[in-house]
Amino acid sequence: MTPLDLAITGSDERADAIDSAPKLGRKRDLTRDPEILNCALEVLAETGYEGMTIDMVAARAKAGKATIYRRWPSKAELVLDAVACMKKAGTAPERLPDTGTLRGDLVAMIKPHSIEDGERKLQIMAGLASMLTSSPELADAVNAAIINPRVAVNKLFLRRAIDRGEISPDVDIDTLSMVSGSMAAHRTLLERKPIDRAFLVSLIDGVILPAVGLKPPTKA
Amino acid sequence: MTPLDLAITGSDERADAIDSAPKLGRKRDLTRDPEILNCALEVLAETGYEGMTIDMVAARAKAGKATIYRRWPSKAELVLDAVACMKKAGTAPERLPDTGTLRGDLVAMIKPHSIEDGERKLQIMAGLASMLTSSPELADAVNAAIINPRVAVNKLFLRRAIDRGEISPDVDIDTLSMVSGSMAAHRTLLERKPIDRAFLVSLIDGVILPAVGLKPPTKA
DNA sequence: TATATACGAAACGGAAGAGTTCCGGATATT
DNA sequence: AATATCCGGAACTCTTCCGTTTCGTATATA
Repeated sequence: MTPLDLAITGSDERADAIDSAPKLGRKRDLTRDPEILNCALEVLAETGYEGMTIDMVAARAKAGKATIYRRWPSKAELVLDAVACMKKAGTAPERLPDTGTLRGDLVAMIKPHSIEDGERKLQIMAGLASMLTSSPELADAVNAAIINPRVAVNKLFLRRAIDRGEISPDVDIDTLSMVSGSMAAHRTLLERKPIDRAFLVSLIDGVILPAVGLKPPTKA
Repeated sequence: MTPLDLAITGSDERADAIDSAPKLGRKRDLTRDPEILNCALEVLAETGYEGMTIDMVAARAKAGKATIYRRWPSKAELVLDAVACMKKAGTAPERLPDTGTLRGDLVAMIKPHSIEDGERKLQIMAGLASMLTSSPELADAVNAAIINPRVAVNKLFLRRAIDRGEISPDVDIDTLSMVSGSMAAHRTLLERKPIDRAFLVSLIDGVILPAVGLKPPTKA
């Protein structure tokens, strides 16, 4: 039984009692919450869950350890909240391309910012990997924040390509939409090679497009 | 600087001095080495690198902690040796199928033993994931013992298919040969779903074969 | 102004684990 | 027989880290 298992039973409630009398005294600086969570994600990406210490997070956020424990009851919940909050932060700001072709859409997703953000998330995933088996809650949070958004984009592109008649409706959308994410994870975590444009294009032209029966644009 | 970084400098030398006078006294029981290493792999798969303790390994192997430290100078080297020895143990016993068709070869690789063994190795990989970034030696060992053998098999099947004219020589062998392994890792570590026959067949018929321009055998 | 809470910083207590040492006993050489 | 190394087991030291508490200070209400 991992500490995470115990910690997550309280669903959405925060550490302190909200409904009691929170009238007197200095008010909690709510702007520190996202700062602390972001520092937690940084440390997580650099050292992994086990290597991460609350002192590291506090030092990076220039916060006292007591400030952190006043807001999250344990390291496990801090990490879970940090991962969960990644989701909200990442959903809004990107409008998806709609170029009229599947390849156009896929290639248009290759942006420096997108790559950078993706590698960061993969590092976080690696740091949490050993916990995922024993903590389904954390695994679900990782899925919701990191995996599903990417898969959903690919799935949308494939569905649109079917709708416009560009590809056959028989293609295995569910499997194909996970190819690029899986291969990117493999490349970062095991091969330790960068996710550069050439790699992503070779995925598109060497796997995805051939698999749906499209020719890459003039091989030679 | 992780403990692993320091530990691996001595290349192949074992802990004790071999060239001094190892004449007198009771001889070391060399048959315990593989037993201990195998227990280390089991604990590793169950708890991950950080969660694994030398006492767990010793208890499972019914060995004293001193016996382990007499043979490996640190936890880090024990784990590295355990992963490295997986390679030798796994290479010999499988003769590869040669059915005459790419799909035949790929499907023939789906055997209960192979699946079971694969999931065990994926669990070990998950337990080591957070270390791979900071320890290239360990990452290389994981690649040599777990990843490369599988990739090599797929690459061989694809090359044979090209040689017999079954598929075009233009297909991206290097990328395609890593698809199944990456997707299996993703499925085990993140989706936490079993690697069953249906999943592997959907990989073959939904991704690999279409990507090389072959039709799966009668969709409906 | 008096009170109560938040803040950063640092000290503290307790638990867990890496690595060492010692024990009684077994097995080898000389 | 004497010596030296192995064995499993357990006690031991030392470090690290979680989580708590304390302290001086800042900021809120009454």
